[in-house]
Amino acid sequence: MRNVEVAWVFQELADLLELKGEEFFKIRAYKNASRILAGLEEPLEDIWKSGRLEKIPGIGRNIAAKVAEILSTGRLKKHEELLKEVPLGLLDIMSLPGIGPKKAGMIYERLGVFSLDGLARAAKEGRVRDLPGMSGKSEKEIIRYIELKKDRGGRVLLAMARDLFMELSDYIKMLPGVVRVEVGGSVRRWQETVGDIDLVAAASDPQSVFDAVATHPRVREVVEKDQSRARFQTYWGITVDLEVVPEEAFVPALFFCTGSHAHLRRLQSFLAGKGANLDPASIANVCREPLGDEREVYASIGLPYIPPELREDRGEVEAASEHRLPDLLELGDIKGDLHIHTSWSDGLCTIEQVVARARQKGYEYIAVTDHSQSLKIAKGLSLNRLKEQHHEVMSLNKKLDNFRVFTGIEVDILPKGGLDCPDNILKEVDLVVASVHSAFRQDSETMTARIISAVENKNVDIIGHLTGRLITRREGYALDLERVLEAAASCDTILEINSSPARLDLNDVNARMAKEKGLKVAINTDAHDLKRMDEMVYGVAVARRAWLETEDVVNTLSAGALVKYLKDK
DNA sequence: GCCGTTTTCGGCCCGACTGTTTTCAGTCG
Repeated sequence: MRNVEVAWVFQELADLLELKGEEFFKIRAYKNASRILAGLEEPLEDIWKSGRLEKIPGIGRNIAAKVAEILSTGRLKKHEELLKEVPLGLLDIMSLPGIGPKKAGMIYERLGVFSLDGLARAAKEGRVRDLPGMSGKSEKEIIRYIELKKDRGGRVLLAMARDLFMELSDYIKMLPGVVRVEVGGSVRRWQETVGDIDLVAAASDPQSVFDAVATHPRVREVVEKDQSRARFQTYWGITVDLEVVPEEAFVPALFFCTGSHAHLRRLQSFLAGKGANLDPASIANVCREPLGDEREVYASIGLPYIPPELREDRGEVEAASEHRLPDLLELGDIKGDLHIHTSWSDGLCTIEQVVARARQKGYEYIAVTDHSQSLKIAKGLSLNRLKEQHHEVMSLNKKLDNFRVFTGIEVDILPKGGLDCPDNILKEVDLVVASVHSAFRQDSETMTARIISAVENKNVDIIGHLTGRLITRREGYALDLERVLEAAASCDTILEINSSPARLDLNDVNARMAKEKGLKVAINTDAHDLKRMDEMVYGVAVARRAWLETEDVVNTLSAGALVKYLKDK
């Protein structure tokens, strides 16, 4: 069992207990454990077998025993008992904005409703408004959010899909007769959410590959299967489509499978203009070399290679034909991470641990940006603690060769527009990230003015996760993005591409708009543990999808150049 | 639930906002 799967059990356990009205601290302990387990890099199986579970901070005797139970039996008795008591659908209801455990419980008790469909029906029939604390307005909101959720229809975060695809493709690569495996579709194009995973493999005997995949521990069942394709349902709720082709057909298959449909249509009409066709047979003809790559496909169309991230029909075909495709940023261009949390606030690791990991990654610098004083729940730093932390950073810097830790802060942009830290202190901080963490439901005018006031503050270097969205969970706040971008452009304020897979904020479209307005971005992880420092790759993918080049991204600068840039801007 | 001891139980948890009320419970980060 994977660590993350064990973590899911504890998250669900916590949610179920919340519905039951269990004690706050117990629930928090389970939620904490879930987060800690998901962030562990060493397989839990190894930790368990060597008797070190209880040595993990936050994992005590009880939770360690439960982890052991899950690892040895594949299930947890307490979890299964709760599932018999509390309908699982109530967790979906609880995931709607404005509905927590109390309201979900009341909906179940008073209306007998325990699914989103049932709740939507009840809301439409006007049966929700009579409940305490509810009104016609709440009914409308409920209906709206449920429809929104339906539109998203089972899509999952890219990071989860990538995790699964990598495990499966590593497995398939090892199978006898398999020459090559790649992922196509939206995963290869690094779209922020994924409907299903499309894999292409080159092998001589498709059926034996399908049979082997069917026995993989993540695979629940074979949904359908023919000569060269099979569809699998996984325990993670993601469907996997696997196409197995002969070696010589691999590259064309990957090309068509990668899409997008819109990109392929655009290529088709480009070719039609030249009296040619984009059909698989003619593409196959140009790819005789079995281990060739897609460059040959594009060359045969008369175009330079177009990276998968650009294949969205956003002008890439025209740009390619005019030889003005961007020289896309790459992960290796990133020289540091400018938004990281440590155990000083709500992160899990010390500054030293973060620095060690950053150095392993080949970074030249990081900024330690813990939360500011108002964000109590995240242990936001009082002004004194902030000062203490900055002393620690400065003395650490004296010991470090060829690496720089910037003092920093992620300062809250307060509801009325001020910052949660006095200017005279911000002025002394190397790097200031300003972000919104409260009062999300302000109207667009208020929120826009609020953020612009931070943009205009001379001490603010970067605006963190500008729109505040949480993919598949929460829409961004009401905001006049155009105005914010213009204000940022005139103040030289940097905008963040937050790499956290649930944020990706700015997104590709907004980041491209920022570039067009002459803005610089910083690609940061906002990591709260070492593992999440690896998420930089997702931010870089957003930047690539936004056509960004190294010069657009400030954390591609060397430490010295970055300091100069921040000073001069 | 975990933690840290003063080793056997008390502390951990916070404030703003929202919507529906009219004084506050529930939600959220």
